[in-house]
Amino acid sequence: MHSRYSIGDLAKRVGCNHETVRYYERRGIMPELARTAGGHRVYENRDMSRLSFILRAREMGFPLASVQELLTLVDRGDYSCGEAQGIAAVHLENLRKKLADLQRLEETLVGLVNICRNGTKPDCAFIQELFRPRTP
Amino acid sequence: MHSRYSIGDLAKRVGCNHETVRYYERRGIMPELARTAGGHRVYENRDMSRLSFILRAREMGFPLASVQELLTLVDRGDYSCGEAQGIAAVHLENLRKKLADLQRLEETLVGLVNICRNGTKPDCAFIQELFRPRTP
DNA sequence: ATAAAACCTGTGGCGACTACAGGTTCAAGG
DNA sequence: CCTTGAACCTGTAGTCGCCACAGGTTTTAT
Repeated sequence: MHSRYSIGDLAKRVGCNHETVRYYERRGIMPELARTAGGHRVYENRDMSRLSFILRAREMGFPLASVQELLTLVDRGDYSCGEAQGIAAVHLENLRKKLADLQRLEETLVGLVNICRNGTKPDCAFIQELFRPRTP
Repeated sequence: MHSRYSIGDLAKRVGCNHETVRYYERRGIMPELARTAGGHRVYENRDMSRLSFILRAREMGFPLASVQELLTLVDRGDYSCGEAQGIAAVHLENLRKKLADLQRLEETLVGLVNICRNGTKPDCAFIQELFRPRTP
């Protein structure tokens, strides 16, 4: 069974840019691996799994630092659900904060834009609002 | 009435970092202005207004490029509500997209974390899930 | 054997700042 | 008037997660 890929093949298979793979290697999240005589990277199935994992975690919004933590658990082999869930819990909390921020922002913005519906008058009330000193 | 501030005073009054003010100047969003004989920046009230405007628009989540557009309208003097609202509408739409993305993400993540509640077993189902190939 | 595709390294860019380093100027107190 | 120390100046590099070159080498297919 074949399991040796060039960086281009790997990237195509998992659906990411090959520069991204190199970036992950520089960041130490993908391993430095075997090379051909000429210096080309040679990937195997386990590398593809790892890359998939990273990309999927990224899709979930985990920052690379957290992905790295998760992979450290995996690499260690012996971890508990609790450890992984702890990392996820932190991320979830941040996510919810961001979500709440955006929701408040959306409301505020809608309010601001609705101040002036008549689309012709100069000296727009919305602009005026932005000029009002902020209350910190 | 006095209206001449050093960059430090200005920053303190509007509540931002003085490096931020310099950054806005480099970006061309704050004007290059009068200097003392020794080269120190001298700000006036109108500069403070402008800076306030920028910061408030940033709080609303407008990217600097949009803030710049808004200020161009203001500088032009003669603009309609519609123009300003157009810029805001684009921003609002982006905001809502981001919001929807985050909401979907949150749901997915909650689902993923809840796969394994028992916090002790190794080979966490959540981790396993992340290893599953993504469906693009 | 040659040509083209894919690879290599290194660097710079994005957005919106922040944080130095190393030097100059200003303001207040004596 | 002089000194001290705070505040200012410029320029550069770092953050995050990539992407996009440039200029050179290796692999692959014909």
